[in-house]
Amino acid sequence: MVRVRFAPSPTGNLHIGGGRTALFNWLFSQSQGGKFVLRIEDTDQERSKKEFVDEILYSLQWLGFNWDEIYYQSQRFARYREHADRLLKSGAAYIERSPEGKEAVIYKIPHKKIQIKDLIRGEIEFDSSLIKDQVLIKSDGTPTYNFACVIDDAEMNITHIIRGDDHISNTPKQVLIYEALGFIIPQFAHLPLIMGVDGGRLSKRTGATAISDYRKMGYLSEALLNYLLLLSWAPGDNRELIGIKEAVGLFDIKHVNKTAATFDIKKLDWMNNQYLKNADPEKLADELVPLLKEKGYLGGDDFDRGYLLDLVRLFQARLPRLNDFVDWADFFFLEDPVFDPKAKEKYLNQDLSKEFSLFAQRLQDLSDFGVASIEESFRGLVAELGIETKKLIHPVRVALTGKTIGPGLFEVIHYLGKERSRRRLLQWVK
RNA sequence: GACCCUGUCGUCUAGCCUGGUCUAGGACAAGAGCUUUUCAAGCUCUCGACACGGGUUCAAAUCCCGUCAGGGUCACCA
Repeated sequence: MVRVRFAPSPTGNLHIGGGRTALFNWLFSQSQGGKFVLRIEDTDQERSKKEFVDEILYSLQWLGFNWDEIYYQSQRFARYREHADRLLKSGAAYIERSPEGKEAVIYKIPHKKIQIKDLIRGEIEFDSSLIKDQVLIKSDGTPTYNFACVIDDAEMNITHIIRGDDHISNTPKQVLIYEALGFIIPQFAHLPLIMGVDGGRLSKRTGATAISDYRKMGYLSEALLNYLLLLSWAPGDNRELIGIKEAVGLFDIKHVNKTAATFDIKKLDWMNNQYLKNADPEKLADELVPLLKEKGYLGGDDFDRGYLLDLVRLFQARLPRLNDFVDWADFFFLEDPVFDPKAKEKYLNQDLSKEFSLFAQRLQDLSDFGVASIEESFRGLVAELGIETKKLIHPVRVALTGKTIGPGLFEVIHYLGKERSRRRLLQWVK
């Protein structure tokens, strides 16, 4: 039975790299019919915070990863101590006293060649004579990472350790500890790192790093997952849009790339739009409601959900991020549109009293306020006035929405309604 | 510095294992155009890469060696 684990340290939010590691662990476990174990590595009691644990669990769930088991290292200190004592007894480890009289347990590194078989990178060889003795139990009684990690992976029967590249050099130290403790050594697979646009590690300086930041910006979890999936893995047939369920069937850890990948938000934006286009408006509306309430665009719970759904349908295909809806569609919620200064200057800096009042009158006279009849009356008007369609269409759009961009004008008018459309037009009539 | 990992368009990648079908394919971005009521989408086209050097071979992006470059690790952090 395949058992993998994702082992975040709650000293910060779940970041992009962690999300990707979780993704590959989860994918592997699902594709193998195995178990996905979550282990919170909270041995550093100074830096570990409950709020980060909550944030990590929430982000993991948002991404859709359900764990089969969860453990906290802070609850297992006694286990680490027991194994340290075993090592002390066998002579594999020794005690070191600090000047203050505190005791730490140190592992004596035996000198030898260590070979590890990495599922992604193949054989890697290390010379342990280059590694200095390792602290197992710190003088405050807590275990070090390399020690707790080995004991947990062994006791939790982890069969495959899938983690970031940055752990390659920890691997020989851990292998030695496995051997000293008489544990079975699991399989290793080291994933390439995700880099920022500057070539270095993904950092806050080069963009958002937390999974939750992307959620808050309006990225769909499906899109983020798909994007992360394609960072260092490809199905091989040039397809890019791959849902997580399909990925489970296609995934093969041996086909994961070895090269570090740069996180490119432009492609993420494109992918997000692809998912947004095909997303269920009901689902999008659910996510939008809190944002619209926060902005004051939606009052209580008595808003017209059907109307909101119509607006979502109007915008979803043209949004890079879901949250853009709040700004792009603001004119449907505000008393008066917020005018883009440039748009106003370009299209409304002229006297359109005649055209606007005539159009307002036509709208007034419409008994059927459907999109088609609105368009018909508009086109009839410009024909009679003998002007180009676009000469009037742009000013009208700016007058109604405050913007030069947006959905088709006749749909905008339809959903704005007769009264609001007329009022906004008439404001420009002298 | 030592050790380890990696090197295909600006970016993500296919191809590499099992040399020839690769004058290197796709996607994002960029540029041009079509459509048109703007934006987005869609469609068409353009730009653009095998890090370098040597070797093996009839033949190398693919195998070998070296160089260079980038990254990672060297904590009583994880």
